[in-house]
Amino acid sequence: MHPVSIKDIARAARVSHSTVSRALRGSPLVNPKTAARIRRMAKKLGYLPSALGRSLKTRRTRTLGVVVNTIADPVMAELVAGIQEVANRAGYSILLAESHSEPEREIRAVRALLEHRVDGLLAAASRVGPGYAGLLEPIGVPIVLINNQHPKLYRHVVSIDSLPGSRAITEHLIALGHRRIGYIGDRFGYQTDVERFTGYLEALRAHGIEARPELAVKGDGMIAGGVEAMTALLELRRPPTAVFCYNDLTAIGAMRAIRARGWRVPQDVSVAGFDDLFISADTNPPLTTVRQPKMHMGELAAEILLKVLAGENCEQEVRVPGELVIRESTAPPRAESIPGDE
Amino acid sequence: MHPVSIKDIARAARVSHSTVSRALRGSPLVNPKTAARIRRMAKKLGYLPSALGRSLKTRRTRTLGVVVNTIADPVMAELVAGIQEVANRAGYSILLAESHSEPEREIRAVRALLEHRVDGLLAAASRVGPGYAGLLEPIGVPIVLINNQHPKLYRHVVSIDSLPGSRAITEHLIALGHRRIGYIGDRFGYQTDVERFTGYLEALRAHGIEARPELAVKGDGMIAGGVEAMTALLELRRPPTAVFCYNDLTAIGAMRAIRARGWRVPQDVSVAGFDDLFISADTNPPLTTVRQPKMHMGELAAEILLKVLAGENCEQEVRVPGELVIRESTAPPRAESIPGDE
DNA sequence: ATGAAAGCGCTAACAG
DNA sequence: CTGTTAGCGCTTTCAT
Repeated sequence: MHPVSIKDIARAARVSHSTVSRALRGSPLVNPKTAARIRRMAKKLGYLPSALGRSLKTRRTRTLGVVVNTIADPVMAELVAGIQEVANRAGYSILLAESHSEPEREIRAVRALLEHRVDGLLAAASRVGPGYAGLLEPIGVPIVLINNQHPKLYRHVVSIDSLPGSRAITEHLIALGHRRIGYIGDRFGYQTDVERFTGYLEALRAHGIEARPELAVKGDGMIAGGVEAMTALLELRRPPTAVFCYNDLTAIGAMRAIRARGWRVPQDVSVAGFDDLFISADTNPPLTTVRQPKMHMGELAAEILLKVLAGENCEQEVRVPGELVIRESTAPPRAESIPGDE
Repeated sequence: MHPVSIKDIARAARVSHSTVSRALRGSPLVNPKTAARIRRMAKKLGYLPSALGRSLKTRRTRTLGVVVNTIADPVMAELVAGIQEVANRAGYSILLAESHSEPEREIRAVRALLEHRVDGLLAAASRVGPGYAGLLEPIGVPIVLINNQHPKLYRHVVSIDSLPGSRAITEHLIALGHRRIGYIGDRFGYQTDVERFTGYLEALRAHGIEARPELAVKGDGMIAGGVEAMTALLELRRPPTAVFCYNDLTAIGAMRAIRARGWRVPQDVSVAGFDDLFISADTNPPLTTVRQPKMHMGELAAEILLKVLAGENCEQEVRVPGELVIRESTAPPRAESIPGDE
């Protein structure tokens, strides 16, 4: 009932287990005929090498740990798809863990991954910051962060350069004639949120528009949070004529809230997002957003990690650009909403 | 530079490594004072137990293998989120593998998981069918399948009961007055596709509507395939006035194709899907579909697997019901398109 | 309450 | 070309 080991094969093939080990790994040191016999025996017995035994000896598991917020977030899913792609090609398997945006759960997850002796770690949208150091140091496991909160603390980081995109999309709203522009952020204080908010502020300032604190509210990066935050904005005495949202999910929630109020997008309120999900061209209306090359970023991060594992020196920090995608959720404000700025 | 082991702790605490092992696992056999000293030492040295060493001895890795088509598919992502949830609570980690709908890639993936000696396997939308048996038998690893192609071949299966939902949604279209109803399936021959097509056919027959072969075409379960298949349907001399799609992604593609042709949904063509993605209420127009409780199915499957691992006997086959969700992508056909049936 | 020793499956150094 | 031996980190039996 136990899986067959090289010893079982050795017994059946009447050789020593080291010969079996050599034969199965294609060592030239073993007689072709015995090697063939051993391989035949292995197949017949349904042998599958144990990664445990091997890893214990070689001190490498050919396993990568991946920590995401939640895999149900389509951004994370695409990131992971990219990671899988390059990891698999290189013969690595993926241990997946979720943090649910809770630092202490993230630490637990990382601890579990380290106990499994992953060769390296990828962490997306991590909130742990310096907390990793103490864990990772003693084991010496390399980590590549994706869109991390504390890019400066780690050697290898892949992140979207949110600033230009956020500025561009806010300027797009300004160019359409909007002056009361809201921002719906994320309540977890991710680096990406900070950057996007900064881009928004910079664009306003560059065009001499005063940033009104009451127009900057927080969601949770998901649809529900977008609904909630937008609902609050709509209850303002003078709601914004346009909102830029931390991400597309938030924007989708915002559009729901606007419709629930009986208003239309973009006629009554323009909505812009960030990410460009696989679905963002098919929302109602199609969403103006900034494209983040999610799958590519996953691939990039995995490639960097593999290089580090191979002992190569490599890029310390890669920033990928976003791309403004203008669709139909943004339009000029209604005439009557333009004049009054107070 | 190597991670610290119980031997290192033993040396530092001046006891034997077996005492360390006992102390760290909370054995009552060890003097409380030494135990405390050992634990202090372990923490100070940054000790993290090696799952490799432990698993080699205990023959359990506390690891579950999960095989999905692709994690970028939102249905799979939700399934995995559900699996993670219950697996984590029970102290299990997840090894994730993708098959990309290629049986031989799926086999490779499963082999890798087995080499890592996962305690159990979950496979969603598998195309391998009997192929697993030969691999799994010798190792004796239990497997729970989700929406599998060959439910009869395996002991533990969780699947959506597509038949009633498909019949109901087709009847909904018929009740609206449609007679020329198309079906856009999936080209991989999944069990779910077969069932949904069957439900469609049954509903037609129950209402005395002839099933026209030219109205049943195949996509690929993704948006691109839906676009392609719908485009073909629209080029028919007499296109369908409604289509039922294998899944929501396909339906979204179909709606794109219809709009690209300059037609409107649902006025010119009604579109129905299956799954109810997190996004399906926000498409343009909101999609009529059958809700599949994806996260719940993942949880269910993981719970069954854990029970099997605990040696409990349990459900052999769980079918969960879908739920018809009527939104705005379906409406009566235009008057002029009703009369002629040929 | 503690230590010594064996063994899980594998690789590799060493000896023939 | 092949076998013997040791050891990776851990748990566990058996002595003490």
